[in-house]
Amino acid sequence: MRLVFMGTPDFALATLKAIIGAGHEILCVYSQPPRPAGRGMATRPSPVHTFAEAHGIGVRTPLSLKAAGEQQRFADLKPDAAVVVAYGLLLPEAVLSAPKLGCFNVHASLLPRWRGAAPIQRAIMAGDAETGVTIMRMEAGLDTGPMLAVAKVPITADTTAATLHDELAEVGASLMVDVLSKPLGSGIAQPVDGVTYARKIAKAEARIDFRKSAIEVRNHIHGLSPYPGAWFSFNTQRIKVLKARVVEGSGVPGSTLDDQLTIACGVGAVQVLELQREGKGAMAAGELLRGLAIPTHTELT
RNA sequence: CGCGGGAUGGAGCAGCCCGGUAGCUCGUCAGGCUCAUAACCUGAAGGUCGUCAGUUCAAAUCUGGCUCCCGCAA
Repeated sequence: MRLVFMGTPDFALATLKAIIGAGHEILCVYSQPPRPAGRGMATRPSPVHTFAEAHGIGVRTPLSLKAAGEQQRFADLKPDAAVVVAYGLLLPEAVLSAPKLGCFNVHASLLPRWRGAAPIQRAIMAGDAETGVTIMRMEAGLDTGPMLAVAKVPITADTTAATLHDELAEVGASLMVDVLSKPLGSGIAQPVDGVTYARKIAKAEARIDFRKSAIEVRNHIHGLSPYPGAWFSFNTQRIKVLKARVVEGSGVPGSTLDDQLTIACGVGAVQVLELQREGKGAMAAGELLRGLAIPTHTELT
């Protein structure tokens, strides 16, 4: 098919690669414009932008699709369909209705649960036992379109946002290829019950609150790992926790129960398995403790 | 020119401000003890202190350039 692809971050890249691999013709790629980001604040193109350019695909990075001219340029591509994955711009009605067969979206949750910006993190942070990806036909509303396909993925005690992100990106990519290989139906309407919204992750919520239960603390840590990273402070430095497990134990929330970074929570305790401190790379907790002792009864906040 | 931290035997850290024999906790290897062990004891190997230049009698340490890694902020 003749497709337009719209996406921005790494998560979208898997789907772009998959539809190219499936032999579809990519007429044009839309992505968020390069912005100052990262260390040094240099402007840099998005992962999708970089990839598309390297593969000789035309890239457009409009700030908005509201202008009639921009909408006309889109329509002039005369695509059969548009594939949209984490693009970051709302598509106006004129864009949604331009492709002959419609616009199709990969969303990283089991809709209607976790509509919105951060479904992967929110599913883990909420302690969901499973999540997945949904392919939907796009409408004007926020992730409200009828569903064409769903794939479920379990969330375990070892699942972090990083592992789930990669897994869902792959599952979503192959599911989209699968959907495009068959006649495109109108889809099944989303249930009216069970709607939740995955609001963006705010930095202020990254700090660990050890007064919560051990399971909640672990979910919080895993949901934010590795970015932006749940953290506590020790000796005025910020230590990010990338991985932890729930263990037996109790004590004053936030205090260490041994010298192996077992930390008491409101209910139970967690042991830090993997961490990262300022200016250093990620490492196993045991490695850091060889060089930097954190004794029993240390108060961590 | 957004702000800042870091690079030291295989791993994690100290030493740097106040230049002068490179240290700690582990790991590895050998031997010992033990019914046995990730335990304990003894010993050993292993480092151009990221890189290039400068200052100096002397540089891990002071000065400047470069490479790579990371935190904040976006």
